[in-house]
Amino acid sequence: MRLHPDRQYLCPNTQFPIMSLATTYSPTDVEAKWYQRWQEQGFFKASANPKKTPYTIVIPPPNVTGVLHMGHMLNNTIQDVLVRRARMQGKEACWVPGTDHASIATEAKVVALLKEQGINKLDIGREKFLEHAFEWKEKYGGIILEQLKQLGASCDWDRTRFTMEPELTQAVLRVFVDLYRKGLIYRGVRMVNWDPQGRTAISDEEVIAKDVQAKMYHLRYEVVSSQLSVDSSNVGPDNGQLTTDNYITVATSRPETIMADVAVAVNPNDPRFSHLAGAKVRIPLLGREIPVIFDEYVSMDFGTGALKVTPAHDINDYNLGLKHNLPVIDILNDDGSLNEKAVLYVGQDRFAARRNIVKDLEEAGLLAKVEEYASIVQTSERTKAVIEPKLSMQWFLKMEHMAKPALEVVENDTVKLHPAKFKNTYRVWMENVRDWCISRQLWWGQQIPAYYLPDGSFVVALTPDEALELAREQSGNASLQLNDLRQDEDVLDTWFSSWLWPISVFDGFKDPDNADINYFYPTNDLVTGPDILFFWVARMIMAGLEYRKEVPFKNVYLTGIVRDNQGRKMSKQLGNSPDPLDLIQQFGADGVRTGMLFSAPAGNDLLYDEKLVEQGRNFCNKLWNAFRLVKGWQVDSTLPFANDKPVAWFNARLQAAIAELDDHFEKFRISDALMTVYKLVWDDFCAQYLEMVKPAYQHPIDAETLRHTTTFLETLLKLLHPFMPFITEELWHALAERGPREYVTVAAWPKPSTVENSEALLAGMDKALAVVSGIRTVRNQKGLGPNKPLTLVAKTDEQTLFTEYEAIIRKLGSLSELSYAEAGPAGAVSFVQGSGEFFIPMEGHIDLAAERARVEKELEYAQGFRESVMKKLGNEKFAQNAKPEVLERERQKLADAEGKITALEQALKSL
RNA sequence: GGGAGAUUAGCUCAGCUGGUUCAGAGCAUCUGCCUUACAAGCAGAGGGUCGUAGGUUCGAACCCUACAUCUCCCACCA
Repeated sequence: MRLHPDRQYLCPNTQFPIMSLATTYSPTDVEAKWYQRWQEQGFFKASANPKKTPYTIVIPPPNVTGVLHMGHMLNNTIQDVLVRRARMQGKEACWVPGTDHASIATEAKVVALLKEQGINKLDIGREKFLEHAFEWKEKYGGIILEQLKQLGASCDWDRTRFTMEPELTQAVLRVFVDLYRKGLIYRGVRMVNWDPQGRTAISDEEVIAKDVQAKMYHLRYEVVSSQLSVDSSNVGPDNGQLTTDNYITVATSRPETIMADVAVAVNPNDPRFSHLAGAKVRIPLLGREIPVIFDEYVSMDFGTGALKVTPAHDINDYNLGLKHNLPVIDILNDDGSLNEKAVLYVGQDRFAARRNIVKDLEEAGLLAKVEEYASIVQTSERTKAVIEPKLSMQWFLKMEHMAKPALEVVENDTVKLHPAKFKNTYRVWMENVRDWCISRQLWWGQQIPAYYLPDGSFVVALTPDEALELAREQSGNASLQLNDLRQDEDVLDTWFSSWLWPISVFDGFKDPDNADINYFYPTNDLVTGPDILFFWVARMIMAGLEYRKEVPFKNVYLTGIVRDNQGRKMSKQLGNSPDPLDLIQQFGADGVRTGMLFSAPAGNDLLYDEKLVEQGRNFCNKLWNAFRLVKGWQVDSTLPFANDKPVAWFNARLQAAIAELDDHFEKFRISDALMTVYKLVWDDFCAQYLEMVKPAYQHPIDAETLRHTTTFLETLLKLLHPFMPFITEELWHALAERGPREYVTVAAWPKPSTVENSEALLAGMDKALAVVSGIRTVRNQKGLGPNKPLTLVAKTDEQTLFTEYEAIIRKLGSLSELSYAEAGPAGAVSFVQGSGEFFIPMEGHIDLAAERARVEKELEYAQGFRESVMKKLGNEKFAQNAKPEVLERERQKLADAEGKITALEQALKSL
């Protein structure tokens, strides 16, 4: 802060005690204090209250592994703004917090931690591993929620849930059993996405395609037998090389999989290969013989036209294999290394094997060519490992049945997406969704409630006892014991628990008719990122419709990604992500919250810049100083009410702004809502209103003005509260005349009231302020100080109007005199506002030529403007086609322009 | 490869049904200022061929057509 050396910043005068407050707002103590009190008061607690309208948000449960990052800051600030406003609107506002067990992410973390201690997951076994995992969760799992409190998040902490707690696990199991019995869950061998690092299957949605520069290897397979002998006349000259020396060349990007080859496929219409009917070829290096098959699936114009068929390691090859009844040879272990079936390179990792086989092929002369080739690889969203298509036994949920209604409710706006453009994305996904692979070969998660009988068949049941009963029934063997049953080793996908979140947090599965679920469900708004639109949002809609026959929420607000100011994603590697807690420390939670919201339209990425939170902090400071001013005023109750006009005007502005604010909220334009209050506070209240009513230094104010001003400030605090809860609560109480008062946290949200003559007031003040602005411009141009008393002579046909605002113009313009005249005095600088002309006598020394040039320029512009309007009005077709009100407006514009031109011409004459 | 969206001031974005305040806001920039609430501030100013080229219309940032560029989503050609 820059301080003036001669100025007293702390005023010892006890007559104005508040002035001893620092000129800047200091958030740290204030925030801790109020958060604690809010909790003591139980403001965030919500319960089914039939007298109130419920308003519910369930938090997107952060991973237990997570620590607060900028994305959470944005996301949770928005939720808190919505919840706090709803609470003030008198709704029963319920924000349910919690965490997600994040199956694969957490397991990976715990595995890594154990590894550091020299412990292998497989050595200690499932039970012991889970002990470690829970220990870890107890230690770190709650950190992120504690951090949210510092942001001011007004969650009902008593309702904190965890997706893997016993109750929620029960919900998951119930749903699994139910869907299984409905025939929607099935078990089967399918080609799935296998993550060799996590050693588990993952769903299609957890796979990320990455562009890579890959290589295409052309391998030579020796033709060992053919019904037709190789006849060179059958082979075109160009294509000769494909089978030269009795070889067929096959293109592949994965040479290490040749040991799993079961055929080479060519297109039956391809003349280059027609002689190979019934032929066999030898796998390079390995020497195993495989047939040549013909299928139109093979493109003649891609690669060499010949395709190696490897059913175990490629979905297309798998389908081809099914069609041609080919065997499946899986040469990969779960961790991506080669197994004995590969015969060669056994034990090597797939990528090492690739390097080695390429070398060996080359040495053997079986590598015809290597091409650079732009391709994509599928990677695991969580571990980043390259995915292997793998044939394995997994559990699946049929999606078609659920996708249909879930699409419909978004199409017909029962669930509204904000911004609406995501509707398209959503539709495409819903129309193309495939069955959901829900089993994971992990331990951290809900174990699948399927129990295998000794004969290999299985039953699905909520509890082991129930399973035993079913098993006895199913097998007809009444002597079966629990020991004879073996529960499925796999756990369920994390999202198989999160999709139940809006229901399960209210115990809607355990007790589907309980008071909470009936009251709080469906929830109102969901705030989350578009990256989990399918993972989570779509599936919650499905679960909601399936289990409550009702959508889980009415609005989905999709935030953007927080990036750095160069547009890069924030990441640990780049080190471009600020620590949110440091930011809160430095700028205050309110400053950070508003900073985040300043630039965050729904669905757009937010380019984070520290300038934003600085702006937020500065806004807090502005508000703080407005408070200091008002609080410092002394009242003289003998003084008459001197500010009728400013009070009436600001009230009109305020009511208009409240209506505008509500409109922005309706449309989920949160940053626009913030900007509306920001400008209302900074521009209208501080820059204009307070300057109008502010008494001269150490002069008292009249009681009426103070009363109105205090009320205004209180209303502003209410409007600001959802955005900046801490400072508003602090000032709200500091503003209280005597004793404790109710909290602004639970104050009633202002309703816009209609103000009589509102439009006239607003328009009149605009004109007055334009004149003030004109005066200040002259001051600036002429290098006059802001307080040097000036004289203003006004020549206007709206004298009555200006008389009403005269006191304001005098005060804000620092005028010693304001008079009206028919003509301007000589030796004055003038400016034109509307059709009025305003003169400021300059005591002689003004530059006439410069003045003349300035006015002439303005005149020229006005004349040009008049020309264009006249031209438009003179156009017959315009006159015929334009709507009457448009015509009327054009005429008005013309009249205004003419008034201005006259005024300017007068001004020129008087110079 | 398929689809969706975007392109407006230095930056981030508004701009509804073509005509009001149609070219706006915040930030940044420039100039002046210690003026007794606030220099984390005050006052004022400058800044844009609305991606390009055509078209429709009396009239286009807005509608149509091409092109360019960017972003996102989806995708089983080895």
